[in-house]
Amino acid sequence: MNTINKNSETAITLWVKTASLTRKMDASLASVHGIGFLEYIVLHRLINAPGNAMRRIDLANAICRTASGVTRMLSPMEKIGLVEKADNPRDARVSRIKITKTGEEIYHDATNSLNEKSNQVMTHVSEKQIEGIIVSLDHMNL
Amino acid sequence: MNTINKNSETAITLWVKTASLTRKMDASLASVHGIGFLEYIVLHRLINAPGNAMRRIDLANAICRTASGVTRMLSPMEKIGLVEKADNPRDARVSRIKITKTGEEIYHDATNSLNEKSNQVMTHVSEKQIEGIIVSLDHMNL
DNA sequence: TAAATATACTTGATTATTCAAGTATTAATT
DNA sequence: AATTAATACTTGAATAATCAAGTATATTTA
Repeated sequence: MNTINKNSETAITLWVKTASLTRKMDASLASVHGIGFLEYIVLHRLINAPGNAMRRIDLANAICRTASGVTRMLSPMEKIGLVEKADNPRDARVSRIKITKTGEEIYHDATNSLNEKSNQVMTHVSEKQIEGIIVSLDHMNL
Repeated sequence: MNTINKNSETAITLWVKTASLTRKMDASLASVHGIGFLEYIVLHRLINAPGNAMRRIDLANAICRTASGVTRMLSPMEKIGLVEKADNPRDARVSRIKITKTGEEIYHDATNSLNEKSNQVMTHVSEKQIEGIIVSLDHMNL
């Protein structure tokens, strides 16, 4: 009769806590800025990318979604003017996506809310512990 | 111009890494045992609950899903015989759910796969680090 | 004790995401 | 150069999850 080990229990804890964290962030961002946490992450990646633009496939990998998922989630974001198509890819298969001026504004406003919320969530977590989480996650084979 | 802080960056890292972890676990469990990571977590909660049964609402809270979400995810699990209705709740609003004998078998087999996979993922993470993750997550206001 | 409020759950409609298949293009192989 | 294989992306069909509304029951309040 196999019993669950410490690493598996850790995986479960990570899953549940992150789900809870995501809900908090979603609520915090959606009410005021009209975007979810994942959409925020997309804007964050774009704004930190060279030329504020990325290939859709690279974005997909960065946010752990499929190419299809990216196509589908970007379409409404494009419609409300947060992102737009970027041009001149040498490779005609590629269509790059770019954050717009509006997207940047929303991003900066949302950053404020997110910072507040994450400070609130992590009030009782020390800087050393935060550093520890980052390092440990980085050591995982993911 | 607001810039993202360390805690928000940590939240993003947690989100992305956990998404990646979940994909690995899903793949590992689905191919062999026909269940996803979340379904495994449900079985895990049930098997560790008194009488191997829980109220649906408590299950919802435990896995960070809505009551509706639990109804919907339990229905196919019931159909394939992993869980079943438990009876005698004093409160007629409540319908408790219980893991079946079949569910227990699948759970124990799946535990084996999960343990292997999580060991593989966390080979380069020390016990101290694992402990650190658990403690830090526990200190968060979630 | 009657009425108002809260809780547990389900369901219809909607949104999000995936997979499999298809298109277009590029790169590798022969 | 022609064929084969690989890559980037989109789309139809299916699955998962949410929200809002509804039902039934229990609890609180007046």
